[in-house]
This record gives sequence, C-alpha cells and structure tokens, in this order.
Amino acid sequence: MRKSNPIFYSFLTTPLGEAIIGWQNELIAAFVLPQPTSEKAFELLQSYHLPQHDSFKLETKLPWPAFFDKINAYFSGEKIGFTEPVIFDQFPDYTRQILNIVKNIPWGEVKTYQEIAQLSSRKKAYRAVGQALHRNPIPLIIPCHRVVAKSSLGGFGYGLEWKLRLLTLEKFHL
DNA sequence: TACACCACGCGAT
DNA sequence: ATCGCGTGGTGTA
Repeated sequence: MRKSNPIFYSFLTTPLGEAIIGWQNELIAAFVLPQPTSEKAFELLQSYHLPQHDSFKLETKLPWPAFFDKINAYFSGEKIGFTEPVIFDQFPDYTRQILNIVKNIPWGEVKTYQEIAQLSSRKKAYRAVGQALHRNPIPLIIPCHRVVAKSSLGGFGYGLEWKLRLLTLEKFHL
C-alpha cells in the first residue's frame, strides 16, 4: 500500500557529506546519513528509508530551528541527545515497540539485542529486534547503532563501517 | 494458512 | 572460528 500525503525533506550539508531529514506534520519520518552526493542521499530516502511513500516535497525551512546545528555538533563529537518527535506508524506493533525503546538509549550507552528484547513484551525475540532495527528509517535520531550483539558488533543497514564510526564518535573503542 | 527470511544466542565441534 | 539449531516477528502470496 502506498501513502499519498507528502513527506517534506531538506538537505543538510555536513563535513561528512549530504544528509537528509524527512518529516511529516513536524514529526521526523526519516534521516539519511551523510552521502557523497545529494542525489545519492535522495535515492536512499526514496528506495531504502521510505519505500512506501511516493510523494516528496523539498522544503528548506526545518520545523526545528536548532536541528541542523545539533547534527553538526554530533558529527564533531559533542554529546548530543535528540528529543525531536518522530513518526513510524507504517510498521506493525512489535517493530514500533522496539523503535520506541531504542529511541531512549542515551548518547554513549550501548545495549545488546537480547537486552532490548527483555525490555519488550517478547523476552526471547532478540532476532525480531534485529529485524526491526534493520528497517529503522530514522538512524541516529533513533540510535540503532547503540544496539550490538552479545559478542560482536552485530549488523548495520548502512554497513558496519558506519556503525563503528558512530560508536567511535561516542567514545567507544574496539 | 504457509513459507522463507533475518542486524541473535548458545552449545557442540 | 565455525556449524547447526531454536527462535519469533514480518513480508509475501
């Protein structure tokens, strides 16, 4: 099923490349991690983050005035927490539950997939936790990079280099 | 329904 | 280090 109400989006030029923030009714719906080109970033927004949407509108003014500065501060290593409201109502109950739990993991902390499952209504569904995070359309704001496997890094949709880079920014060392 | 797919965890090689 | 299996939510048909 496809949704017709438009997603507004804006490019964020960061030292690491072109990122995109996407929103709807002032709720964050997507975040594309910095890419080499804005075309590449938009392609990811459409095909990877929000494949169920078919309408996107470029909008230069963000609903949250401080957001751009916070993103750049985060990427320069500052301890930044993102509290902007998010939306991910396209997912089933359990996936939404997992995303809500992970949204609240603070900067600099990590948890395992198993720990997240134990915080949820399905104590042994740690595999489903990984599956839910794999579909996270709002990485960084919903900090799925802070969820790791018990004895390894686990996975990351953007590639493990990105997960390692984000964790390193937050002072983790391998 | 049924079936395959997984960003897991664990115990046995 | 690698393998096999249990596991449970989700997507697809």
